[in-house]
Amino acid sequence: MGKNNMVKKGEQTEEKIVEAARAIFHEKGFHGARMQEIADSAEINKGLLHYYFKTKDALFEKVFGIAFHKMFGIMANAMNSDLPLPEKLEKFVGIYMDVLAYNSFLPVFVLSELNRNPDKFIRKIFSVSGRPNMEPFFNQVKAEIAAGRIKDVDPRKILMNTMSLCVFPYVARPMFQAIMNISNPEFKKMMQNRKEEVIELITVMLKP
Amino acid sequence: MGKNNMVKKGEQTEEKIVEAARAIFHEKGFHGARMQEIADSAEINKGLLHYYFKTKDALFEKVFGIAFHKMFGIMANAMNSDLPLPEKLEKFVGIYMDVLAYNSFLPVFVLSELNRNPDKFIRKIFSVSGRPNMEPFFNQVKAEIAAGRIKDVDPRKILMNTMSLCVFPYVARPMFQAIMNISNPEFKKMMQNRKEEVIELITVMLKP
DNA sequence: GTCTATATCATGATAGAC
DNA sequence: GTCTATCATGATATAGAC
Repeated sequence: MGKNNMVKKGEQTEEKIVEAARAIFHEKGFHGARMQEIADSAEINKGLLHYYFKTKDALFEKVFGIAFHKMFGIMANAMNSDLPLPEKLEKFVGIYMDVLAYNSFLPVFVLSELNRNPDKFIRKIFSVSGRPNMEPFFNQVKAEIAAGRIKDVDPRKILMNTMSLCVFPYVARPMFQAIMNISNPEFKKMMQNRKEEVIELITVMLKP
Repeated sequence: MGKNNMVKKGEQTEEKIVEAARAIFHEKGFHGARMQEIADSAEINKGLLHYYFKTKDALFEKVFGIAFHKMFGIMANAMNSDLPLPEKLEKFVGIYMDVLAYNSFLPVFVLSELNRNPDKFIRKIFSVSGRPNMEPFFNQVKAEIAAGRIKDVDPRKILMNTMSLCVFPYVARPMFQAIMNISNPEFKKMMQNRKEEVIELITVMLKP
């Protein structure tokens, strides 16, 4: 009980730290984030913060790992199912748009950190268990093309276009809102219908 | 001549500084960049660097201003011409893809810094002279819709989709290369044909 | 304009009491 | 586990000689 309480307290504290760190790293990136700010936001002091995570790097790794999994675990999940192609793409777009709706900062964070250190990322993506393996998807597309059911398009470009249409509006959100004078609620409304619109676009793109 | 030489030397030095700063800020962002590194890269010392740009912020503003102009001046340029809609979109995509090909880091830089400080950006975009005004374009689209020449699509979404397809592959370049195992030359080759592919996609999207 | 040396300050990290 | 106090470093910025 004494021990149990302590463990529980410790877990709670660690959760608070990770959540505070997530928010701040996502918003400001690795170099922009301050350990002091994370400690304040988690309502503890720097000493304790370093007790849980010895270095800023360690804490960052924790946060980035979670974000990485959110971004690529999903992809693997949708892509490695054995749904027929149209349903698979629909599922992919659906899950992605849902995650993005609740994690606005996620893509900018992952993509800019990834840009800051591409080599590390490549190592990571090849070591992680849930690595998105695109071959099954690519083969499926080729089979559909061979059967004449879709247009002859490079499968890599299908993935590229689909992701662009899903993710970019979030990456460039402040830009779009500024140049087109869109309020926050209005933006959210635009994104609600987007799921269907993207699927329709992809469908048109693949029509033979 | 003494004076002329000095002025010229000064200009050369400033150019070297700005170019070095551009490369480093683009790659590492504001907080990731170090004044020491910029000085080294420009082959001068920190003292002289601060002689030309009193603060890191001032230097950053210079660099960001140029990037901003590259990214949005173009947009304004293409959008405020009085070409008919299909040609206008073609021009827009064409110019954009060319700029991106030679400025790979540009969009991640602008977008992530913009995300770091959206308010400042909004102020900037409303004050800068070359501000991209989208109204003429939007009106043009509405006219085309009214005339039944294109499908009834929200003009803001046309812009959003077009930009997504152009810019996102560069923003997510390391990701795409990693998950699809694409080499640098291969990526560049993929991007070469992309201009036409994007235009075709937009065309299909607008077909009544 | 250019350099060296230095001031100043903020930040990540540690030590040690409770 | 949690806190306070402190260290050590590294980064921006300035002063002043040439």
